[in-house]
Amino acid sequence: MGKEESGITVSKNSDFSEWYTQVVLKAKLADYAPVKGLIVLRPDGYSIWESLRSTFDKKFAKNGIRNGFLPILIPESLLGKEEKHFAGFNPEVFWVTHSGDNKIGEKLALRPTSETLAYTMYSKWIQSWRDLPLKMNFWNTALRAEIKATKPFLRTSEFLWQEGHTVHATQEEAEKEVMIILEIYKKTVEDELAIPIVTGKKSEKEKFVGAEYTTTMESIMPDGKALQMGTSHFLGQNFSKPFEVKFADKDNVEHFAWQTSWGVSWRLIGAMIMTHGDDKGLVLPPKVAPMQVVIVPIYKNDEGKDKVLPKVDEIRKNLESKEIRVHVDDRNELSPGYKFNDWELKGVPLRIEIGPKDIEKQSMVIAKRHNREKSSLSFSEIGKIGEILDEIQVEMLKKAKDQAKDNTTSISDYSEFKSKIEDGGFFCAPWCGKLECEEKIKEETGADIRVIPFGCENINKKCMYCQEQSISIPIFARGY
RNA sequence: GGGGUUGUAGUCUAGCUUGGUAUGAUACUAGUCUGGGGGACUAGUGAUCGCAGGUUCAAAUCCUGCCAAUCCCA
Repeated sequence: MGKEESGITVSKNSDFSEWYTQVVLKAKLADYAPVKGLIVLRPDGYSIWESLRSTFDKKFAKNGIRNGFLPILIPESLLGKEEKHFAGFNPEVFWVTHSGDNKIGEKLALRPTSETLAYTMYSKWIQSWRDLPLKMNFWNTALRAEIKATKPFLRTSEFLWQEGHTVHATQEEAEKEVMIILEIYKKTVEDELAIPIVTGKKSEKEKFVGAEYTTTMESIMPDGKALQMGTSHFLGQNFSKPFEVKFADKDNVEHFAWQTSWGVSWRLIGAMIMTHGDDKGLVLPPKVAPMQVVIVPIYKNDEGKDKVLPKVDEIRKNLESKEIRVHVDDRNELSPGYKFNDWELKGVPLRIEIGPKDIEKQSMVIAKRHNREKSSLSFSEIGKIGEILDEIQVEMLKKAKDQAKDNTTSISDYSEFKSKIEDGGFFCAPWCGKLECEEKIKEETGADIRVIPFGCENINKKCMYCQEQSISIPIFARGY
């Protein structure tokens, strides 16, 4: 493959969509499966997911949440038990109707989400207030048929995610749980993926079907479109009633329980690619990078090789002893220049170059991926590599925050909004709270209410659309 | 939901109008020289042309259906 084909051939600025697809495929994160809308994760892509998973698991565990496993098939009668919920999902449900050539009695759904199944089980497990709270999480996949637009990680018919389902004795406790989870989400996404997010509530129109309300975290992507990064729902008693999730309280009176559900998916990986990548390819935040440091040894002949390799090996061992994920690219058949480009395409945060000149000077060249700066570091300063990785992580978040800020505008004039939305971005605009205005705005501009940020409720201004008194200042944007 | 475009070795691509089993590059394999930003030379390997039918003596090419990718509008 020549330079033209092996690298990214379009710029992020001029053809974002094509750029994104090329990064996913060429950085070998994922590839298309033979069925429409399905992708296969390759080791580098899956490794990022594993890293997120392990971070979330630790935080969930600290909050008293334990993992379980749910099967993938849900009988139609169960899925349909909560009507609104069912109506919301039905169009995109895959149904299993046969075993071999035989038609099976009751259609089985490939889970679009597991509320109905989980709560059927919960109703068996919960009898007393002593069984509460019940807090479980499930790492699995969900299936929702995507007929038209599909995009790796962002819109696929099957996606990896976690779904958490908790049950509480009181409304207050359940609502508190919703917020605890949202905070865990926010912190993890900002700390690990270096993506800034806005948290708040969804509008009635955009909330999870079956929920009392939905809290969400949203991010703005470099192309100006919003991406929903995760949601945490307060379900009230909407499911506990049809599924009879009941408990006897201390006074021996039976109550319906209060519930929450929440999830993040591999969309987060898509968001990371879009937020940080550049024209050279992927840029990985050090915390989730499968490989944090790559060492490229440089030598001309066996004599040089004998000088360079022992030092490279020493550096590698030193870094490994500090739990830094390091790889030595000792492929003999490739030139250093090729390797530089190759690792940049794959987004490795830090590259170390060590050649004969470096051995003489007792130093090495280090190249940071996120800003493509090169500098030299003496061998004796090897201990600084860990700090440098931490700095990179911080700088990446800062840059993304600046970008998000630049893309966020306060606005109150509708005609101005209509013209500005064409270029994308987050727009904070007063809204009266009526569905009608929300729908008109969507119809006329393609933008919807992504999130009503916390702290933006009860603000007395004039609705951008109808001029009546506003009840909040939501963020409007076109979304993925 | 409506409309358009595309599909030929791992990758990109010529050939398609006017039917005769396929062009080139790159990658890959072996070797020699190389090596600090996508290296050179030599010799090789690799495609029944997305899939299934149809027309024809003959289909990558014409026709029909399907599958997949992608873009635009709602």
